[in-house]
Amino acid sequence: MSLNKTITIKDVATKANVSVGTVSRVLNNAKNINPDNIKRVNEAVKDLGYRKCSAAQLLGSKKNHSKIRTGNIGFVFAELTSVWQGHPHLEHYSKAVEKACREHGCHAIIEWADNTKQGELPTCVLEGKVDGVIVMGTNVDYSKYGNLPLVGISKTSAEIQCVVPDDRSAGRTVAEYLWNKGHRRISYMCNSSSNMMFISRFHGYKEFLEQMQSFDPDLVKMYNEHIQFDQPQTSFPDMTLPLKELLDLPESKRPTAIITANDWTAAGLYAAFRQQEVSVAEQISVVGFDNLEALCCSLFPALTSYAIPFKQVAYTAAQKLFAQLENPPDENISSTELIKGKIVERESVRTIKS
Amino acid sequence: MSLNKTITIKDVATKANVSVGTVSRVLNNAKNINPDNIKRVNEAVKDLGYRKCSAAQLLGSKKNHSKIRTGNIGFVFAELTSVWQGHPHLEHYSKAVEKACREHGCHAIIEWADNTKQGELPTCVLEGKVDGVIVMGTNVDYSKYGNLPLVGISKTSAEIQCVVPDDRSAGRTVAEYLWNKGHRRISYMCNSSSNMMFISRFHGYKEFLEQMQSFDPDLVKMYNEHIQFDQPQTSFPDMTLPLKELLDLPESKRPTAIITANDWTAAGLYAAFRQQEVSVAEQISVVGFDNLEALCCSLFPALTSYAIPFKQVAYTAAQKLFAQLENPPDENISSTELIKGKIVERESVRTIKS
DNA sequence: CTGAAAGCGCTTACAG
DNA sequence: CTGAAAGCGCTTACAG
Repeated sequence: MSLNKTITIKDVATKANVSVGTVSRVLNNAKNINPDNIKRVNEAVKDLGYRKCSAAQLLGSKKNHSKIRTGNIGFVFAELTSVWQGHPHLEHYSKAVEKACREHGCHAIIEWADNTKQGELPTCVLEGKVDGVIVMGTNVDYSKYGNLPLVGISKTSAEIQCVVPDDRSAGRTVAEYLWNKGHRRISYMCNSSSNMMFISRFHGYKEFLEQMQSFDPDLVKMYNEHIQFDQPQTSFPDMTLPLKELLDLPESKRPTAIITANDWTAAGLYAAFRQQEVSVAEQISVVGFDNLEALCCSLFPALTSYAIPFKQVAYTAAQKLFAQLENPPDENISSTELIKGKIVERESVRTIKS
Repeated sequence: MSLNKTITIKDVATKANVSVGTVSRVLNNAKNINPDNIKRVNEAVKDLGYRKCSAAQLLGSKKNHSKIRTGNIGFVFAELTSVWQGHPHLEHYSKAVEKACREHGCHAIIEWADNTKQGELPTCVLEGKVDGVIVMGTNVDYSKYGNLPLVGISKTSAEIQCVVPDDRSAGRTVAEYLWNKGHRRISYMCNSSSNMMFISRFHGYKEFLEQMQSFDPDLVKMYNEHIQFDQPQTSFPDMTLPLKELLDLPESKRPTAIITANDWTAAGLYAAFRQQEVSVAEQISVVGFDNLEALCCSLFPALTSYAIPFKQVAYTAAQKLFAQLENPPDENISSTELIKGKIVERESVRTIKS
């Protein structure tokens, strides 16, 4: 008999012999309702198998300032195509966003750069599928997004809310860590001098060593390898040359520790070490960044690395986005939040006794 | 100036100097519209930064019985909460679905069981966010979904389209593989006799051995450990007892190879072996199912395993769902497609020369 | 080809 | 404590 007709709040009201207003109030747990009505409404809901239509609910509550329309937020990898999907730190990002969404009764739409035309907005935005976005990318033009609620997680900007890893502090922390282990000649190596994160880490490192009056430009090896962002790296960078330059330094200047801009570079360095028959930790200590578990542990000796707080960054970003969506506009001032991580100690650093 | 007021279709209409109806028609690419109006509407949309409210759109189109076109498909883990997120084979599923979506210019909404009330539909369905769903779960009641386009990927049903791994063939293939390596007494071990996949694998195994007139019930060790689906397993099953029963068999009946219902069980078996000082491969060969790369390779000797074709299953399922959405209804007959995987050889199987 | 208008299912002042 | 009613932003017959 069921004509498959949708059961609405009206049907419930009729059956419970109250007005739709009352049903709505019961459904939303309002205060001060006749217990008798509550009971009858709940019974009617059950009998009828009523389920609310959230589209209508959203619409109805539009009168207040909530900007939630779709109940979806977008997580966009603005510069990376989906060939990167599955890379550990990126997974951390998207999982943290999905978690926050679950907690807010929303859904996440993950979008890679695959279908985005040069200079265009991601399609989930163009198609109006999301109420706001979290954008990852170091070169994003945020202004493009107009007044869409937005949080950036890798490029900072004074215009919008950002949550980014504190790379400068990370660089500083690692340098200080090595210093405290007795190292005095600490090198920094980097294979992409145009990478903002790598630069920030370098600045933190430099800052600390300058403070200790131990910064030595000869120990900095930054060169610029062209990194393809539309293709994940499949091989470690070749660090033979920069390593050789360091080893060719006079004994008294040669570093006792090397900080690499990330774990991948460290892995490349390990290979160069093997070639030069230098043993890690014993002869030269190494610390990386990212703390890619599988990579760090597969190296021998296992690589000590600074864990960039990917999850926290994305989770915090999502919280801020929801705040933008749920709070009155004037409560949302643009701001940049820097999130610190921590060093995960493994076996690649030796303590130097003085 | 802008009081941050939401820009609606009405604003666009005013600016473009047409009615809201016309704006709506332009936005939905209706036929027969004055090109001039199209142009003005599009300009107004752009100038105003208008974005449609999909909640309102859904509500508005409620009147007809046509299918809602959100451009999203749902991938629902009907019985698993998000604590399972990140497990390798599940990731394969969702990634393959996302890939198919990208190819169709759509988006995927992944939903875990966290927010689903007992017996209810997933919220992405309740909220009308998706045009169809792919459902994973061995106990799903598909009828609940009404006439929503649907593909099942773990429980088969005559009513709907399904794409599932061919577990029976997998069991058969592994038994045959061992047979061809010279094994004649092949055991099957399983720690959850209520798991449909495990049963199917068993049936395939049994079928082959019966055909070879070598099926021996004493070599089958199936017991039923209660498996919590709301919590991923954190420890391997304890296989000490069933192994002991096998080892206590008279020499002439003792198996030379054991098939375990999955890789986790194999890992538990390895532990039991160590305790009993039996060496894998050398004394007893082992083959698992799932081919969990990290697990198989971390065992010693590395575990040979049947790779369940997770990716293909999910990808094929997504294709079928899109076919349902894009083709006339009568072209979509319910059917079940079984997908075969293959054995990935490592070091846990010895060849027996006769 | 287009406008005016009804209606989708809810929420929420407002007036008792 | 509750009902009547306006309104959320769209879609879609309907009548030109």
